[in-house]
Amino acid sequence: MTGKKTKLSKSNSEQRIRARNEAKILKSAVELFSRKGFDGTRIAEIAEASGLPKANVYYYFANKAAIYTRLIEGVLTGWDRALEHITPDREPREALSLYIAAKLDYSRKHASESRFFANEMLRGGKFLSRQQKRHMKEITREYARVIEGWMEEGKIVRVDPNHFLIMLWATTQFYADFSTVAAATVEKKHLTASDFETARSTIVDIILNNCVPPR
Amino acid sequence: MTGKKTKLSKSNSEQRIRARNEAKILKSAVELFSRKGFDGTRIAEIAEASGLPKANVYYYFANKAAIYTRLIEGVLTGWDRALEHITPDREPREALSLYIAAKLDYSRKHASESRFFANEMLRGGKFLSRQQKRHMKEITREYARVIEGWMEEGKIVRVDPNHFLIMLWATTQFYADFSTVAAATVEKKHLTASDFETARSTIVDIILNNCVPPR
DNA sequence: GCATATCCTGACCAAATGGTCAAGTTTCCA
DNA sequence: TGGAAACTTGACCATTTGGTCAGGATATGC
Repeated sequence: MTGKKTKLSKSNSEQRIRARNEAKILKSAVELFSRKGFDGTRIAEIAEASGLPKANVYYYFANKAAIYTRLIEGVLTGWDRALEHITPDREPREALSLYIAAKLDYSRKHASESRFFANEMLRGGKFLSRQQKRHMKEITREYARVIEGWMEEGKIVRVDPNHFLIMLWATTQFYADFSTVAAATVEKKHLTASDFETARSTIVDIILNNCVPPR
Repeated sequence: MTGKKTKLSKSNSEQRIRARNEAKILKSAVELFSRKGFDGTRIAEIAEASGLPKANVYYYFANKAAIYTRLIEGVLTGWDRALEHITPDREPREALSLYIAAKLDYSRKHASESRFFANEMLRGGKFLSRQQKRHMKEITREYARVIEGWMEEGKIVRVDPNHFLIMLWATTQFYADFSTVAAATVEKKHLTASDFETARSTIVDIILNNCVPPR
C-alpha cells in the first residue's frame, strides 16, 4: 500500500468511523448470538440492529464466524480479570468475597456477554481455539491450586477445589445467563441492583461462611 | 372419521409405529435444539439424526414449533418431579439431600433435556405458555415457603429462600448445561458417575452443612 | 483541486430452508 | 381377501440466507 494513509496509520476520524461501526456491530451481535446462537442468528438481523446495511457488515468483518470469534476473544479477556482476585497472598475470605462480587458485577453489567458465552458452552465450546481452551484450563488449574493451598492451611474447609470453583461460577453466572428465571423466582420482571446484592450476600453467607472459619 | 380404526382407538402395532417414530424424532430434536437452539436447528438435521425422510417428520408433527413445544412439555414434567422432595413434613437435611441428589441424577441422565431447557431460558423462555410460566412460578413460590418455614423453625440458617433455591438450581444444573466446562475443570473429557458423586457431596458439604445445623 | 483511501449500498447470486403434495407402500381388521 | 387407515417419500415450491460486486459517495492530505 503506497498511499500516504495506510492501515497502520489511520487518521483519527477514519479510526473513529471504523471503531464506531465495529462496536455497533459487535454490540448488536452479542445480544443476538446470546439469544439465538451462532446458527440461529441472521446477518440481516445484526445489520438491522446495528443500523447498517448488510453489505456494510461484510465491509468490516470477513464473515459471520469472524464476528463470533471476535466476541469470544472479548469475553475471555473479561473472564480472566475476575479471577485475578484469587491470589495465595490474600486471605480467602477477602479474595473470595471480592471474586464473588466481581462475578456478580459482571453478570449485572455484561449479561449479554455472559449469556453469549453460556450459549457457546451449551453447544460444546467448539468455537474456542485449542489455545483458548488450554488457557482456560491452565488458569483454572492455577486457581484451584490456590484454593487447595488455603484448604491445606486450614483456611477453608476441605472440599474438592475444582467443584468449589464450579459452584462459585454456577451461582454467580446464573443471574446473567438465566436472568429470566431468576427474576421470575424473586417475582420481578427484571433483576435489580438490590437483587444482585441479596444474591451476593446469600452466596457469601452460604458458601464463604461455611467454608471459611470466622476471623 | 368413520373407519374402524380411528385415532382414538389405534391398534398396538399402529401405536407402536407412531410412538416409535415420534420418540426417535423427539430424541434427535432435543439434542439438536439443546446445542443450536430453535432457530439454528434444521428440520433436515432432525430428520437425518432420526433416520427418517424430512416429509415424514411433518407427518408426525405439524411444524418445527410443534416439536419444540412438545419437548418443553416433557421437560416441565421432569422439573416438577425433583421438587417433590421438598415437603414441610420432612427434615430439611433429608429433603434437600434427596433434592440435590435427584437434580444431579437428572443432570447426569437427562443432560440434553437440561441443556435444551437452559437454551430456551437463555433466549428468554418465550416458548413457554403463560400457563407454564405461571405454573413454574406457583411451584417455586410454594417451595420457597417450605424453605422459609424451615428457616422460621430454626432448622435452616436464615437467608433469602428464593436465592437459596436459585443456588440449588445453579449448582446442580451446571453439570448438565455446561458439562464441557465442568469436565474441563476436573480435567476429564467427560464427567463420570464419580464426578457427579463428588459434586453431590461438595454441594451437600457447602450448602447443607452450613445451612442445616448438625443433628 | 485532485488523487487516493475509506466507506457505503442496492442489486445480485447460488445454496439452503420450512413446508407441501401426490402417489405408492404397508399395516390392519372384518 | 379386500378395503380403509396409516405410513412413506421424492420431487417440488416460495422464501430466506451467507456472501459478493461494482460503482458511487465521502474523507483526507498534499
